[in-house]
Amino acid sequence: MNKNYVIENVKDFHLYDVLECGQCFHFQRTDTGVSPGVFEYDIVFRDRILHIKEEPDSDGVRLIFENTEDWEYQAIWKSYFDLDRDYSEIKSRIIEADPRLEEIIEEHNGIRILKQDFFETLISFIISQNKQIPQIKQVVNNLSSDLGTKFDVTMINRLSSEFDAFFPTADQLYNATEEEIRLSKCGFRAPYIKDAAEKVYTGEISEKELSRLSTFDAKQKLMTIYGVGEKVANCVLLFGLGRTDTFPVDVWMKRICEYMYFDGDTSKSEIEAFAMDKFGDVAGYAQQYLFMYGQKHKIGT
DNA sequence: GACCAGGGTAACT
DNA sequence: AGTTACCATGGT
Repeated sequence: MNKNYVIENVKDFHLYDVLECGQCFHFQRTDTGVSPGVFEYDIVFRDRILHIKEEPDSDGVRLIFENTEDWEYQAIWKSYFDLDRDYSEIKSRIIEADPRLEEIIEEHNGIRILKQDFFETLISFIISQNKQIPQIKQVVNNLSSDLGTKFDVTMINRLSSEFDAFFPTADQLYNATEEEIRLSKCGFRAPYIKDAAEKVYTGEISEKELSRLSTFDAKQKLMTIYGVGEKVANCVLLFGLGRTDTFPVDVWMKRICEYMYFDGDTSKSEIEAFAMDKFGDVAGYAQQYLFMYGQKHKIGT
């Protein structure tokens, strides 16, 4: 018990960048912020809660996976945090495509594209439409607390009363009424959530089948869900299925790409096609560095 | 109150 | 094929 799994001198990794860049929503920061370079988070993934701590190290950061056995890190968290991938190579390829990205990457050089749970990613990004990140987190928490399986709250640092449950399974969401779903304050997205839960519950949409399809075909399949369009499908492909040859274009990406690459108003589809051609299979990574940069500096607002 | 938010749909040209 | 009103909800 209380065995920690520790990795020293991790490069190209910063918990703040990884978690606060708008790719995932079911976590809470628990450190006080008073110790320089120290960050702590509780993260909920499938049926597990991870307490993770980051400290400065001599060359990179030290990651402490609290109460985690070796097998659990190897089987679960290594792929979740994309820790097997060489991000220095990814960064080089992005900078090769556009040297101006070097400074942008440097501002949030600890970003990792997480490999999240497929169903949670699908529902979370359906919720994300026309909402700000703090509100998305709120609705995800509400949905979990109302309809998901509760976890033992003595296991966590209880900062928020809503942070007390795993994300609902497709089964749990399918068996909920629209009124129960609306309690989460998801608003007009409730029928979208119902349709997504039904299609996953019945197997009409399955992670296994999507994994076999090309990125283009998988996107078309995802868009058969009521309430899933280009942007949400791209986010599910990128953050839930590991397809890095995608370039989700939201209002922020539209603004920053118009600022960097176009003269005036440009459609999202044109921006997406341009970026796919420019960045290829590292487009998803490039998108995330650009997104965080655009938000931080409020480009185009 | 008007306007906007990690958009999508339906109903228009 | 390309626009536009509307969709709940919360924040500025």
